Amino acid sequence: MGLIETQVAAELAEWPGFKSHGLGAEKIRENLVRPPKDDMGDLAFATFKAAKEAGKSPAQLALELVAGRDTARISKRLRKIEDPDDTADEPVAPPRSALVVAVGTAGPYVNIRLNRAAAGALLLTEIEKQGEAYGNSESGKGKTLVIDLSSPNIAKPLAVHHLRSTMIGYSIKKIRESQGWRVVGVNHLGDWGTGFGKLIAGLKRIPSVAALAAKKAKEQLTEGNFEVLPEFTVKELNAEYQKFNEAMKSDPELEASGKREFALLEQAIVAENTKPGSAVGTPGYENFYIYRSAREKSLSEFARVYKDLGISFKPLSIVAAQRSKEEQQLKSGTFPATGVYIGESHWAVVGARCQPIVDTALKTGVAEKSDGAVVIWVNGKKPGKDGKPPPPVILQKDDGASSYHLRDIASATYRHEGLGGTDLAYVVGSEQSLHFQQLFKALEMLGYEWAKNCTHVDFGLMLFKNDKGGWEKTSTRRGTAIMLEDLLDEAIKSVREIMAAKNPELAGTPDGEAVAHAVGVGAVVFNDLKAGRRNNVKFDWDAVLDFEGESGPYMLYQYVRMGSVMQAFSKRYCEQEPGLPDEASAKAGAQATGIALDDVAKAALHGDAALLTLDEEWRILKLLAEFPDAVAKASDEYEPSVVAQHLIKLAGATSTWWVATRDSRIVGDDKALSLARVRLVNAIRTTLGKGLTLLGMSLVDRM
RNA sequence: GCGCCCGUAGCUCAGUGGAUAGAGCAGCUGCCUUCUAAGCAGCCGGUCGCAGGUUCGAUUCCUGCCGGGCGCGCCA
Repeated sequence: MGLIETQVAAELAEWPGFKSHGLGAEKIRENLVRPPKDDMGDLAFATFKAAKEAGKSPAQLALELVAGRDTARISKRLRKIEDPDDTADEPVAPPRSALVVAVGTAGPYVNIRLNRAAAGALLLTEIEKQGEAYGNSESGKGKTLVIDLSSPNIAKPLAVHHLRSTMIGYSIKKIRESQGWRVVGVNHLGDWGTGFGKLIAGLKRIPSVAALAAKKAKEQLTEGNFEVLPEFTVKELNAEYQKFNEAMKSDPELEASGKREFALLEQAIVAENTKPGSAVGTPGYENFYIYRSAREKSLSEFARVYKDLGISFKPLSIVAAQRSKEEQQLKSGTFPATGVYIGESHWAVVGARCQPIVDTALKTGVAEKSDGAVVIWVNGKKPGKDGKPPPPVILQKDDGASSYHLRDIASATYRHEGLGGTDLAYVVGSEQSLHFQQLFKALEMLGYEWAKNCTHVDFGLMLFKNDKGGWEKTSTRRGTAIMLEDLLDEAIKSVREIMAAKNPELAGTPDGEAVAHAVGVGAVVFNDLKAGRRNNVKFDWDAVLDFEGESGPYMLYQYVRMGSVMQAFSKRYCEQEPGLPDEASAKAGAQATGIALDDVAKAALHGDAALLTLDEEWRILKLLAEFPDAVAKASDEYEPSVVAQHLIKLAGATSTWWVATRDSRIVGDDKALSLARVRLVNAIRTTLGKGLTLLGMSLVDRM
């Protein structure tokens, strides 16, 4: 309630009681709390701290603050303190003021009741002025957050657990942007490592693939001709990889072949990068073809799922000139996608950043050789009780290859220097917390002062019910992993079925399909974001597909209801009343899906907030007022669930109000009252819509 | 063994250094001639893991224990 609290504090500071105790507006604001029950008051001043400074009992101070000039009443009340049974505090008449209308004490609290009409008008005007910008702030102005999100591995399908990093990251991006931050999304694709050597070795065991790759490798790779794996889906690529791993167990030679194939791949890429065409015809170039094909295949499958979620990524070019153009787009916010793919391979291949980091670290003594590898002892070398020192960060393996730590360091310096990140965030599962703790420590030891602005935005695991009824991690091998795409499809299908029963006119139409998509995806997304990110997610089909209660569809349902009310208002009043825009009625016909709502919103500006006298309406107004605080908190804590939880309260209060007005209707016979209520409806719709958008959900006008 | 995260209603989760700890789901009872019942109201349900400490006040902060999860040098 930022807006209102500030004014209340200013008003209270003028009260004789507060003045004589030297309590200024700022101090008052700091100690304003929200009473646990609505009937206790709207706000309360907690006297504990002030009482300590004044050397008085909190309850006594509370009475003195409230007393005004009525000393006789004070002494009467002080006597009541002596007799705890007598708790009947009567309100004391306050000085006249705009917002504060009634004050009473309850022990150490000065409970404040607000002038609902004045507070309501103040707030509604603010929301109307801000519109979709309601909840925004400028607190991040001039700062840039580079956020690592989604980051799947190529040649593996997107499974449900990828939803977490993707949507938590996307929502944080939107929330931070609303607070004035410039945010660059980076999809740190897992597209490098010996695992891909194994994949290549495995695929080469298939004669047709080997033959096609050999043939292709004789010509220069161009955009159109890299396809050597046309018949493979990503799922099948992954199956080949699994098969190879299985075979490796009984044949150590296979493991060595994987390493060899990876080394060949690396050579070819580096050669190609140095001098295009120089690797053509080499065995490594065959690997490059296979690798490239698998990568493209993966990206196109990812794009399909990302599109369902309403997001997109584009790769960062490996061509320097093109790349710097893209970097400018990223910096200015004109990059034509949610984020940029900068895979790990980028740092192994393009990154001239890696080797200098190692060299400098060795020269300055930050790093040293250990067992042939270059390491940084980020947590010291002293052995613990187990006789082993805490694990160091490995920059370079004993065979000279870069480690993922080194590539992350290179990538981090790029995010700071190349992308202008003042702050870096990594939306990655909590199982990697040691890695990030080490990474940040290493950055600090390497002398990057911005290391303190790096945050691991960790989140809990996705767990699945096993045969014994317990919860365990997903396993692709055991087939317990659920494909993200399947989950979304299943949710959309369920929505379709429900819609056929509840809204048969809409179901099956093209509009209905779009709605089913938005509601189904929204259900999955909201389900993922509503709880604190650190909780493990116990994946349960029944819970995900339950569209009642605290669910995405419920949120959208309340949003849709608000639109329906505005439509109803348009039909009933706009077309008859000369004072209201009558073109609204024409647009608000049966087809309308929000087009006319802007006009209704304009009409609603004339509503009189003083007519919103119901407790249900007041509760909604207070929740609307608190919305910006929730967004700010969510931003500070990298915690979208703070927004989601607030929306749950707002949607619930809205639904309660809807039913409470069942008899008179929100749009009823009383035109002035209807108009006032539609004004509130419009504010709810604005706020709810804004919040859901911040969570990365799409809005619908019917469902 | 060490490190990080977690422990709140039968289940899934909110919550806060302060007033009588809240939702949803599940179970039971009611409520649709009306702007969508994907809804609303009510009942039932709690030793806030345990024990100390700090504080005027602790579910919240600190310490120790118990229970669960994850991780712990050349995979990423």
